[in-house]
Amino acid sequence: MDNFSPLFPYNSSSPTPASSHLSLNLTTDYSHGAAATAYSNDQLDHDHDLIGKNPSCSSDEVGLDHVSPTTSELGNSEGNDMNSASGSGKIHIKKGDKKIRKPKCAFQTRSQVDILDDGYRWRKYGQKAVKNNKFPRSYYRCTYQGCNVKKQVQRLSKDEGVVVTTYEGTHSHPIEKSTDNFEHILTQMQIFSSVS
DNA sequence: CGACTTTGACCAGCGC
DNA sequence: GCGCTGGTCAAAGTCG
Repeated sequence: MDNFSPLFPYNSSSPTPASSHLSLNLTTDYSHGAAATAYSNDQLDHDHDLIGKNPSCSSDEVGLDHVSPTTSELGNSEGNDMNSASGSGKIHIKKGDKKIRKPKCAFQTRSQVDILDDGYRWRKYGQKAVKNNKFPRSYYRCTYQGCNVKKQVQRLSKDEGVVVTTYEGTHSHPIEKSTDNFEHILTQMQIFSSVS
């Protein structure tokens, strides 16, 4: 297996946004030649400029803790995206509502494969061609019931060996399948986090 | 047969 | 206002 599992938000019980302990400056190599770099929300707004910037993951945007879904959305929040539609309409962010962004955390990994096995189960719900990139961006959602975590996976056209994985949201459940490699990565990333 | 992927369409935000 | 782009939906197809 030539996969690499970067860090991702997991909120078991701590009120602290999971990504808060991701404020790391990480560039390291792993057992399969994968290297990871974390990016902040601000940098995520400029995907084309991801490479080469000083990485740090943050939750400076309004986090899950502050998301205030409408009453109807509260009623069926399990397994559904907060912006998802019920019925025929497609609901995105409503007009007049302030744009609420979940904390995002992106990792640049050097890997042969696009799909990084981070131990969670993901369902692909979309794929889009991205401007200035010959590779499409894939959209995944955590399949665990009640977990709204999403991730985007995109390979850089500049460097085909680099995969940028963007995590959005916080896992509300434990990892489904852990791997020694992944735990090793986690340990390293936490070390980096404490140092930087 | 359930879980998952593919893919075209739809919608909102943003820049010009 | 219009067109471009990103993000999402959902039906159809695929796979184990």
